[in-house]
Parts: sequence; structure tokens; C-alpha cells
Amino acid sequence: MTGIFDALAADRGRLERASAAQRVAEVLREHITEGRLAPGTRLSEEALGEALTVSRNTLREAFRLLADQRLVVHELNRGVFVRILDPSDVADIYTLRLALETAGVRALHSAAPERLAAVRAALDRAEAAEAIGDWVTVGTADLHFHQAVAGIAGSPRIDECMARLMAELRLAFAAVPSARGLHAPFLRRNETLTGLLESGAIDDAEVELTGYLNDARAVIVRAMTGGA
Amino acid sequence: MTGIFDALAADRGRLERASAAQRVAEVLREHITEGRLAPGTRLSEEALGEALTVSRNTLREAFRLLADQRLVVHELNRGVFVRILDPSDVADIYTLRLALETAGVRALHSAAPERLAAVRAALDRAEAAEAIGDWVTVGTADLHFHQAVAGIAGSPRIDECMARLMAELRLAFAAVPSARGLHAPFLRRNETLTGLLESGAIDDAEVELTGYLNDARAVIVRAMTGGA
DNA sequence: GCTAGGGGATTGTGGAACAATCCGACAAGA
DNA sequence: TCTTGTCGGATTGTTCCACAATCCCCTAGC
Repeated sequence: MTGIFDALAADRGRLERASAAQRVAEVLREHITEGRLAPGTRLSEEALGEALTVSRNTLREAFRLLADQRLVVHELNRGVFVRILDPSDVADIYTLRLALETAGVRALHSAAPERLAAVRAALDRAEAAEAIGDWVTVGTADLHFHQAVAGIAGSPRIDECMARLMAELRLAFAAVPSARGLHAPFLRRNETLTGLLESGAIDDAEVELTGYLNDARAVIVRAMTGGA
Repeated sequence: MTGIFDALAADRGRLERASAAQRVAEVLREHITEGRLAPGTRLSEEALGEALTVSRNTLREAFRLLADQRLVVHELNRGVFVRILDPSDVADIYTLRLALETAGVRALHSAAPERLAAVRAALDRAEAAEAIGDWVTVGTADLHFHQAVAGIAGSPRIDECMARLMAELRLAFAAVPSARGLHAPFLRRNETLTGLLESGAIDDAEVELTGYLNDARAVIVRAMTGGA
């Protein structure tokens, strides 16, 4: 009998109006992760407040939200700047990714089947985007794929942690010139990993995942140090 | 020649004064994690601002910081409340803890020896506090012990993630009446785990850690559901 | 007993003002 | 020329105030 109410409750979040600070943060977040705001850019309170027609108070609250997500850094009396990731940041992101995605793989046997299906669905989206050469979408789908892998664990906190990491990773991708060549080699390995998961080979999947992430980390770190 | 400057640069963080919002958040955080502010308490902007002699704007910025750490929840047009953890939250915290601490254990062989020493040091502090019956300190040292285990990974993000989780856990502990009987049985297992780590038995340590956290989770969840 | 509506209290947001701080420019001295 | 001291503009940090939006509780009316 409560099925209807549960279904409605799932959409509860959608009707909660967002505060102005949240909306502002959302807009800025998009601009940052899409690369339209280059890392290191100073976000002037006055200029941004005027551009978005919000008060400084509201803008400062939005800055706090973004600082939490590590998309901007707040320097006292100097203002907020779009975060600049250095190679050690990227390496660290991959360390945490490995821990979270491994947790997902290990939870495979006790997880709901939908979670594994979500992994396959994300993979399909990535390959569909690859087929038409839409590399921006490929990058997005790849991130969603890995979120789905970690999501196997069924842990809200792991999901949130991964979401933050993926947002940070976009910052790194924005710093790498050719994102197209970056993702292509790894799609095949996504396919391999998914196959292992679907066959229930947890240990093999874990080995594959570890090697995958270590390789990806090396590629990106090299691109960052070599490119800049 | 640059050695001196490098050493000074390492202490750079210490001279950055904290903003009023950060100081306010720090004070509130202590009160919350020490249990002086009961979960569910409403934090009125006006009353708190007057008590701490800060303006509402500053207080609101502090609230954003605390909301990030999940110590308070912000409900639109209703205000902020000290977070109330339910059993599913605690269970989820332990899921993430397991992932992070496992990452530490697995990094054992490639970690600096100081990190393992930090684990032993935290354990010693806990046992010293136990000897004099200071159970509050035991609880704190136990949290530090587990942070040290995760810290073996040497990842700043893992460290920060664990620190947040431990702050959340204090909220749960505050809800459990007798914290004294809660920690005692697990000190022995901390000792066991440390011994396995020091002997380099990664796989055994991982098994012990997994069992440990699952048992601890069950104890706390039972205390929460039974006590309330 | 239940619904509808009103009033008070609190938060959300904007705006202004002043202090504190930073940064660059310029000048003075070695 | 290089370093150091000082000044002034620009920006942030913080406070205060005002008003709209919203929520919650209480009461009136059915």
C-alpha cells in the first residue's frame, strides 16, 4: 500500500526549491567543469555578483559550497580562484578512486542486480557516443561508468564521495588538451571489466580495475607534466 | 640552498589566520562532537549570533561549513539543526570506513614506516587512557587509531574523508548512552590488528579488519535501535 | 473533529557601510 | 642597480539593517 508513497518520496528532492546560493553554485559548477572557467581564474565577488544579479552575501555562500567540492579555493583576503590541480592531486584522486571502486567490486555478490545493470548501461552510453565521435559525451559517460562501479556497494556516502572525485577529475581533464585520445584506449578495458563483473569474477575484476586505474593515472599525470 | 625556504614553506599554513566563520564553525563543531549540543537541536541564527557575537551572515557561512561535514542539516526556510544519525547512516559510515581502512592496509608494503608507527602510537594512547579509566579519551584515541590505519595509504583525500567520517561517528556515539562498554571489547582487537600489520601480514590484517568493523557496526546499530 | 485562515517568528536575500588586508607603484637609501 | 619603506587603490571580511518569503502554531468556523 505504501508503494505509491515511496515512489513519490523518491521524487521529493525535486520539488524542494533550491536556494539562490545553491543555484548560483550550480551555474558556476557547470562553467568550471565544462572548462569555460579556466583553472586559476579569479572569481571577483563584485563582478560575479553583478553578472549573476545576486548579492555578495549570496555569492559568498555559493563560494563556500564550491570550496567544499574543491572546485574553487578560498584564500583569505584574496578571494576565490578556480582550483588548479597539480599532478600529485590527480595521483591522489586515483588512489581514492581505487579504494571506492574496489569497494564496489567486492560488494558484487551481495548487491542488487540493478546496480550491475547500471554499469552495463553506462558502458553502452559511452560506446554509443564513441560510435558517433562525440568525445565530450564519452568522457562524461566514462565518469558515470566508474561511478556505477563504485555504486555497486550501494553506499550513499561512497556515491557522494565518487561524485565529488569525478567533478574534480573534470578539472584535470580540462587541463589536458586532447581529451579524445585520452578516453579511447580505456573504453576497451571498461568492456573487459564489465564482462568480468557480469560473470561474477570478483578477484579478476579487482585485478583488472587496479591495473586500469594505475595506467590511467600514469597517462593523465604524464599528459599534465608534459603538456604544461 | 633552498632547504631553509622549503622548511619554512612547510609551516606556511600556520600563519594563515582563520576567518571568523571558520572559528565559529570550529567552536560549534567541538560542541557538537563533544555531545554538548544534542542531535536535533535547532541552531537559531539570531540566538547563536548573539551568543557568539557574530553577525547572521558570518554565522550562515559557518553553517555552510558544518553542513559540508554533515554535522548539521540545513532545511530551507526552517534553519539548521544538529544532525540526527539513524542506524542506516551508521551502517553506511562503516561501509565507507571499511573501504578506506582497507586501502590503508593494502598500501602497507609501499608505505613509509612512520605511518605504521603512528598506528602503534595511537594504540598506545588508547590503552593508556583505558588504564586510568578515561573512556572519553579512549573513544578519541580509538578514532585516531583508525584514522592512522587509513593513513597508511598516505593519501590526503583518504585522510580527509576519514576525518569527516570520524566526526560523524562521534555524533552516533553521543546518541549511545554508555560509551564505556562500547570501546572496551574492541581495544583487544586493535592490538591484534596492529600486530598483524607490524608483521606485514596484509591478508590476515584485512580479514581481521573486515570482521572487526562488521562487529562494531552491529554493536552500535543494536545500541541505537535498542536504546532509542 | 476537522479544515481554513491569520498572525508571529524565523529564515532568505539584498544592500550599504566600514575595517582589514593585499597588491602594485613609487620613492628613498645603500 | 638593487633593496627596502611607504603610500594608495582595490578587494575582501564583517557587521548592520530592511524587507520579502516561508513556515509553524493557534484560533475560528463549519
